[in-house]
Amino acid sequence: METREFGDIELRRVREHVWEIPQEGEMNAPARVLASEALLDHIGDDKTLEQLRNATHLPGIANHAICMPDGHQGYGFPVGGVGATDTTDGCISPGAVGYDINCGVRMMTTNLTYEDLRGHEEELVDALFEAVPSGLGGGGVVKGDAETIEDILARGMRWAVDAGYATDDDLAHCEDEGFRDDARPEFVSQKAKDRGRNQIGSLGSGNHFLEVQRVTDIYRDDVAESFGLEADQIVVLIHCGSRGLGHQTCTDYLRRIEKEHKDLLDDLPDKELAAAPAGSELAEEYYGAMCAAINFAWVNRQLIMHRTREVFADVFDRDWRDMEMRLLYDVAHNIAKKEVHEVDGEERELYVHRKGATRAFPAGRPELPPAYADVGQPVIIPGSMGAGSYVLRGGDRSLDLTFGSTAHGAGRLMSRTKAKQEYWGETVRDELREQEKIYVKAQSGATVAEEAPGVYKDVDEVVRVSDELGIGDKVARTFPVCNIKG
DNA sequence: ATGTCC
Repeated sequence: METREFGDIELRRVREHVWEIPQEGEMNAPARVLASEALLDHIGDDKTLEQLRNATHLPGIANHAICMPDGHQGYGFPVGGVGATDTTDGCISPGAVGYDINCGVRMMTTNLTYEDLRGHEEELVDALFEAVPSGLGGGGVVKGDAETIEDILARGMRWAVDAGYATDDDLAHCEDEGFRDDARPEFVSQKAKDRGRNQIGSLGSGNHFLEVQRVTDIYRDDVAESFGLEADQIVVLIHCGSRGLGHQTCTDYLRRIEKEHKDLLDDLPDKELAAAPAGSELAEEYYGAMCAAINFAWVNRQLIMHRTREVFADVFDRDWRDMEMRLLYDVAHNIAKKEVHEVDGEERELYVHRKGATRAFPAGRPELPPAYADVGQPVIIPGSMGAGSYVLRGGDRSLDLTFGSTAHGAGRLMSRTKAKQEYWGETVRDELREQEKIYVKAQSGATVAEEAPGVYKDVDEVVRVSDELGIGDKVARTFPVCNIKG
């Protein structure tokens, strides 16, 4: 049997791109890593595998704890991790959702071509930077009073439709239709709401960005046609999350777990993996609060998309509807959701934790909107600002292998600290413009250095593994044109 | 990721 050693962890090769940490000791399940040999070299460098093994200690974990091809070390649970736990005798773990609840990405298509845009790059990047609030701290597209924030938390994108920021068509092209009915705003703290109020419609910082891109490659013609994608087309990618509101919500519940469920916490190998027992009051309250934060993040991305439509209308002097600026899909990267999956031949309801992982349901799952019911859902995988991104569709093997999930990005290669030693923001920006015709505008040069293309793994390799495993199939590739960030 | 410390 082929094996690879990483410290005290031995990975056994199951088949191409599938590696297993066998169940032993206090583990409640085996763990699996989905990666090529090349990607394993990166994964082995940090605490990713230790955190993945720790995740198998969660009560009620089904099948395996799974690490996606882009996985890397996170808080308690790997970024790129999927863990499904029983909703009756299992648990729910804020650490396995992540601090940035419903960090996610959406793609908007247009009928513009790269030719239409050439010569307008500078004007467009400046106008987008001006119109879309970004960076750390407050300032959003709308200023929310106490009532508004409650409404957004309870109703998600339905609020945005009523307020004139979204169309019914936008709703129909969003995971969960942009709305979690299980949201319970009363379980989101006042402090979290106060932080969120000034950030409704704001990009934030770090790896969050808005990017205008052009489609460069089509891999599956029929699926691309269903998605409305073609070569040379201009599309817009928006990547952001729930800002201070989600972060505060995660913090609040981690603290409460320490106080109210110390016994379960003491049984886990890492305090950061904190979980509340299924059925407990705290599990119900966290789930309700997390769903509310999820709704907030969807509104956040919707308002940024609304502003983007206005900017395009201004720059190209055309109505955004004439430019057919339609939401392709909005996918969540950091969530837990009650879903029914087959485990050992039995249908069970599970909390599927996807932390830095994307839902990738194939054709036929009842959750899919009518537009994608026969083709599988769009999966959007952003690469770095110098590499571009991919559109995939949920693969037929995803339900068997990953509870219907795939990767969410390229995955970092080095820390932010190391990145700032290696790169200088202005140099990165100038080189991208001169060598690649990519126009970058950011609040902070440090952020550009931290997000330099060289700090990311090869997104092509991540997507190749997803495609070859059959969990997410390649549909199209894009390349950056304009990028704004915090 | 994040008013990068209550």
